Amino acid sequence: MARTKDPAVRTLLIERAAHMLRVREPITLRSLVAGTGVSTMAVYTYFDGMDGVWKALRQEGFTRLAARFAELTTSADPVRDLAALIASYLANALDHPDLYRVMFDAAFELEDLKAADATLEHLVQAALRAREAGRFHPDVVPLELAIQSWTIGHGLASLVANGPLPLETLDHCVPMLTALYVSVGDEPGGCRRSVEDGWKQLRLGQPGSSRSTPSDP
Amino acid sequence: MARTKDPAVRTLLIERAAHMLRVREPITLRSLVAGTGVSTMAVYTYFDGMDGVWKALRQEGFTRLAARFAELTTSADPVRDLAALIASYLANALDHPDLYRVMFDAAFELEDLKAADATLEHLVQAALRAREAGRFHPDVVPLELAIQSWTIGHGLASLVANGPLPLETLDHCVPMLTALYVSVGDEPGGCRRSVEDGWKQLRLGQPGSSRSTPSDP
DNA sequence: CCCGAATATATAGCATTGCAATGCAATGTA
DNA sequence: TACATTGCATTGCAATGCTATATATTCGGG
Repeated sequence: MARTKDPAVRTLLIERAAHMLRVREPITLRSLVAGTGVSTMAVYTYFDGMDGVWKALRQEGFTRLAARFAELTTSADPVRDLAALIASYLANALDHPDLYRVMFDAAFELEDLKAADATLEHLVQAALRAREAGRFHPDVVPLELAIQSWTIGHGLASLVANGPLPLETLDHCVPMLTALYVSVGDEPGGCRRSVEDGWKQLRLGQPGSSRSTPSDP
Repeated sequence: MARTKDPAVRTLLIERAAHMLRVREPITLRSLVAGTGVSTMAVYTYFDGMDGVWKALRQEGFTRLAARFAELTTSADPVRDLAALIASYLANALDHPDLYRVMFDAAFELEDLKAADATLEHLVQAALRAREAGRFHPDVVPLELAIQSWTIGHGLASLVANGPLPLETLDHCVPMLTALYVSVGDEPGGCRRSVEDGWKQLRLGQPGSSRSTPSDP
């Protein structure tokens, strides 16, 4: 028995914030709502303050990453798929470096943990398939291998996207992943081919879907 | 022919800022100088604004890391030393998580690049010694191996110190480094022993030297 | 059909932030 | 000793995030 919130306002503001992040405009309470017609109070109704906006932006970042993962097709070569996932991870981070920074530069809360777990799950499943395909030792723990793959991807993404290392450093991904997967049982020659094959999925420069989810209303 | 700057003021402010970072007090222009007797203008004379304070804090972070590296003794086992360097890197990041975040959450400038290169050089030298000791293939590029080691260390540090992964994840460092060094020629059994040996250098909980350098006056 | 309550929204204002401007004080040099 | 140069304290300003209050709007029940 009252006025209802318009979800379009929320998505509008998130998309605008993501855009401002992309063009490197400072995101302030007033600059965010400027031109949208909505008042500053909308930020409090829909996000409970600017902190909520940043939290929503973090979610948006994980959402876009998930969308990128979803575009990948699983092949008969699970090691290739694993490398392709990391390649996608890096491509996403480098296409949206500012958004990537927002995703990791604040203390993780429960909501972010869930989002991170969801993306990690993709890696876990790929590792599991690789183990069941006989590429890895039977006693390999998929979660551990997923975490290690993530560590390599995130380390590279962080040092290249907003850090000191140049773009070419990304190529180090191939030998590192190969070394990792060989160490858990994969045959060196075939592993190298698989990783290089998956690495070809690295496609920079396509911003990716700009869609945002209303999510937690 | 004028009044001279007192370097003690600069050091005092940096140490105070590092302390506030440590106890998680918000660092503002006024809160930084509060209680020190100096006025807000001192921040402009010594740091040219708050941005300069953050830049100095980043330098302080690299300085402390360098101090930690300097405490390490090089042994007859260069692979062990390499692992020990990464262990020190992680210990430093986890003992000063907020400072570590400051070091990497801003766009790198030339000054930071130099500091980062200086710490990377430690890894390069260790990799070089390992190659010359015959542990790695003769055509291994020390810089590349150093970068890859750094990537693993930074990835873990970032995901554990201010990220979603729990502290136990640090143990993944041993298999990852072992896999990396085996992939460039080291013998698996001995490599594992060397890495585990160097990993024992991981000593968390000791804040490390609180000294700060006047540095670039 | 309409009225009331609940909720969104608009406006104004507040404390705090980083920073610039100005005037004063201190100090090294001639 | 006189002066020029620089550090330093004070004041003030624009911008920030947020809150308080008043207004407008919409949904539910009679």
